[in-house]
Amino acid sequence: MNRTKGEKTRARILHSAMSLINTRGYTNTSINDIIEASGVHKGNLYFHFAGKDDLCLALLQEAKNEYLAYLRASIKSEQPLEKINDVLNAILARHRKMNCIGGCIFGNMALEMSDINPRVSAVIKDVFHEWEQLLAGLLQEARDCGDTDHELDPRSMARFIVASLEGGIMMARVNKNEDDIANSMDMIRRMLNIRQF
Amino acid sequence: MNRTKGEKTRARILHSAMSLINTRGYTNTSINDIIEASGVHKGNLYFHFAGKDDLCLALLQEAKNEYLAYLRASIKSEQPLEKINDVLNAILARHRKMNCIGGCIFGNMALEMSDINPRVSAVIKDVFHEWEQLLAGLLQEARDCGDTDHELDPRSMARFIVASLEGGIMMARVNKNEDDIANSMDMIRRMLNIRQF
DNA sequence: AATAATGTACCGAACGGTCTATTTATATTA
DNA sequence: TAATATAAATAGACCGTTCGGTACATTATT
Repeated sequence: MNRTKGEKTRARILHSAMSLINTRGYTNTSINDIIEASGVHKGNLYFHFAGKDDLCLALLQEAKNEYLAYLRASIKSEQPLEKINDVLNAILARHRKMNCIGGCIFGNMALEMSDINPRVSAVIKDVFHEWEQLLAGLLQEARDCGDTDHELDPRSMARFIVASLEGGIMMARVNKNEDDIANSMDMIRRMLNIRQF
Repeated sequence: MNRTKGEKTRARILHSAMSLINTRGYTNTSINDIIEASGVHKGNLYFHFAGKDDLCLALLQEAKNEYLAYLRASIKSEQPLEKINDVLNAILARHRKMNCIGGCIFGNMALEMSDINPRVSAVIKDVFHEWEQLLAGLLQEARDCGDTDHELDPRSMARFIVASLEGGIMMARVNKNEDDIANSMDMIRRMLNIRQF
């Protein structure tokens, strides 16, 4: 991967931009900030990307692919409820590594862009939808096994899990305390009767 | 209230700024935007506010007071669990009126500013904390009455409710569908055994 | 030789903010 | 109560900086 010199430069720009935008926000991150952080010169950046919006979209696409792959790769158990637990643990680990800085780039961009930039919000919508479907599939499995309450709709519960995780990530970022994420997860486990807390 | 001409102007500026910032975000809203929307001239705005940051802080303080007062005023039932239900209904009604535009200004600002502006994030932290305490008090009441599971910690549950509501509001804004808020509320009611859904 | 990639100077527009003249409201006092 | 002094409030031109973006020459790669 990243064979040519240009591809490496492109990746370097995306990586720097991602890091900056995740903590400072999109509008509050300037092209000059990205240039400085990545060590790339302006003309070079505009050779690889048509503009700031284009860069942002490319960044989100890559983040989306990486994130969903990460979640899927985290599933290692056999039983469906344990699979869900694997996903929760993977998410917590990811944010623990960041020390409550940056939070979730999709949630951040969602609130910054969803009433402004339709192309961006379409990608965000996609990420949340696929994340939700991943969980809904596992919840359906669990229900079929009789591991969860039969009256609990897998799709509704999956929606709720994504929402309360995003909320927990938001609170953790505000309070600078990862316990907010853990608390959401504990409550989700409680609802699903997942022992481990 | 708003006796003098100056106070009216100040309020008008705050109102316009609030509306703009809530939908476009803080950084993406310019002083000129606010001037244009409020019909006030630049020198006039800078007579009432020291700068953009100061305006933002004043705006958040007012939004905080208004929001908490709104939540407290929404409680009309007698039983603690029904009081919680009152609060949920009030929140849903508020967002329904906005047609999924803007979302929650505290959540928005939280994700835009919490790693950048400590003074802003202190106010946000405060709002969420007071909101949480309001719910925690009601949950404690409910527990004392034996209306909820005795093993359910009121503070943890309150934190979880706030987080999952904020997450639901985020999802509703992205998906342009208020069902995401309602779904979070249904799940919360489910956890608390509140009939009405 | 041709194309991919990079370096730098430069641009107009928009940014937050300042300055000062002017108008409007309020308090004082003859 | 009418005139006046004082402060509150408003208008709008102006400023330096930063913004996203462009032009174009130069250097690497194939």
